[in-house]
Amino acid sequence: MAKSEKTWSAGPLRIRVTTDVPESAPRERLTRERIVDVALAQMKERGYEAVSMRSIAKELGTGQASLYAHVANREELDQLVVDRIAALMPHPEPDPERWDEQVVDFLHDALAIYREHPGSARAAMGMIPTMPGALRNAEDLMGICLAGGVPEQYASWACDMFALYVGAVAVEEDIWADRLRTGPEGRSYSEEAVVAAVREHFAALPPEQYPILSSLAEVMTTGTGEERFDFGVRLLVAGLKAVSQRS
Amino acid sequence: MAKSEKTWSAGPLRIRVTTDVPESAPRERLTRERIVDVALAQMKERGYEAVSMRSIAKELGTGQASLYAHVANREELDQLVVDRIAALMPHPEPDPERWDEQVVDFLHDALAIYREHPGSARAAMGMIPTMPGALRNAEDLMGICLAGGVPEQYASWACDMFALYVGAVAVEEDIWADRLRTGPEGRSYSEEAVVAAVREHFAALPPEQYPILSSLAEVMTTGTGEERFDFGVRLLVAGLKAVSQRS
DNA sequence: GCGAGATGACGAACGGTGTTCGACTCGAAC
DNA sequence: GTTCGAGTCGAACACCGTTCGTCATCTCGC
Repeated sequence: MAKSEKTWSAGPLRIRVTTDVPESAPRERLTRERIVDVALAQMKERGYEAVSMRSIAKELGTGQASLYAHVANREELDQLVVDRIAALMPHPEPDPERWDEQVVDFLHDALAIYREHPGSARAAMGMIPTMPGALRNAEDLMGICLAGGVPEQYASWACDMFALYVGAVAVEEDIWADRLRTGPEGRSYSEEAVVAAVREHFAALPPEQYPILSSLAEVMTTGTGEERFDFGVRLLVAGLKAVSQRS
Repeated sequence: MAKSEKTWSAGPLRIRVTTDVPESAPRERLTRERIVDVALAQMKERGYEAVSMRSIAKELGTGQASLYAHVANREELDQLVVDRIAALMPHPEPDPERWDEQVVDFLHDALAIYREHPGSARAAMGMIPTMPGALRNAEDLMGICLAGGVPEQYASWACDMFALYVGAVAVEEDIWADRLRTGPEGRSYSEEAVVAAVREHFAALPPEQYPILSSLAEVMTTGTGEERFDFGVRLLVAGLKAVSQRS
């Protein structure tokens, strides 16, 4: 049995009573780490929108206010979440011979990690990398580009752009996933169903007003997310090569 | 003087009384257009986050519930806002000789319009173009690329990517603008102050862990938003040329 | 001219959000 | 032993999007 103290005051009086209490909850101490753990788990399970200070506190068996002893606010929590998953990135050794393929792989890895942790992308939006995890990745990506002979200025701007692109793709996929999750009336749509619907919508447009969109409906809705992303990444790398050589 | 009718029922009785009322409020009828007008104005003035169904209703001198007679929900309102500003885009005649410059100009115009209407970019996030305004722009951009000889499949994916990039840049600038607006303790920071702070932060990193970031702090924080965006756009177009010719 | 029905307007409320306040508990140091 | 500060937490505040039921007004058929 453990002891529990209760104190209360009535006017100038202070009364204290000690009672015995069943040794129930070892009551693991709240820490930043545990809070971030729960936030990540909930994002993965129910989507970014479903995560709130309340839901986190509830799962930890505590009150919302307790969280604020460890985390300044929601924004800082988001930063911590992002930094946590940023730390999952690999750290390839720059190889000047195949720097372009290394960049492609790096970006694919980044998207894969975003995908493994749904919701994290939205937390990362508009965030300047200042925490260790994100900084490490920026350093690595810059290293690859510089090793490949990309001029410093171009490498700087391009890395910025790469991060923006991967983030934007991840956010879009995430918003989409949330919408599918909360499909109208229970039974959530499948991804293919949505793509098919968009294709039909394009195909059904009046050809006199939208000759291209209506006739290219098929082409425009072709490709999995993976294929489209790969195209984008290779386009970026090809572009960086082109503008680098030109100078 | 106008007439005002008041009806009420007491049990089975229905009583109606007509009174004269001062012709005060012409009480302009609520319409989608007026709602969108106010939403846009408020976004411009106080940022995306400050706009709510409540704030719109208040400015229109009505209750929140009234808005829902004209707009299904917040998401539809956002769509209408986006469609409104999408209609502001010019419609250039495709010129095969200088299709690349046309794409560059088109994207610059798009960002300029996002900038003129702060907040609109965030409303556009994750939105599949289905309304007239956005469709028109997709059609135009596709037309320019196809006229330039870009293969259909590449043009489709690239246009998608262009829109994503412009949107992402606009959203980032917007989040930033909101943060500056709500600067810590009244006096809002200037943009230069933030850039300088980031530069110092990078420069102050431990060189043994972050040799590149710490030494390139200056280069990485160089360039106005406009210069960086222009670099990105030209990189994209160069990339599209490269992958197109390769096939 | 009058009654009935449709439609728009709207106050109040519901369940959610992030955040703050003040009271409380409790372990460790003096 | 007592004090003190850090951690805990219930309750509340000010928001948010949305819905309900009621009321006002306008239009149409008679």
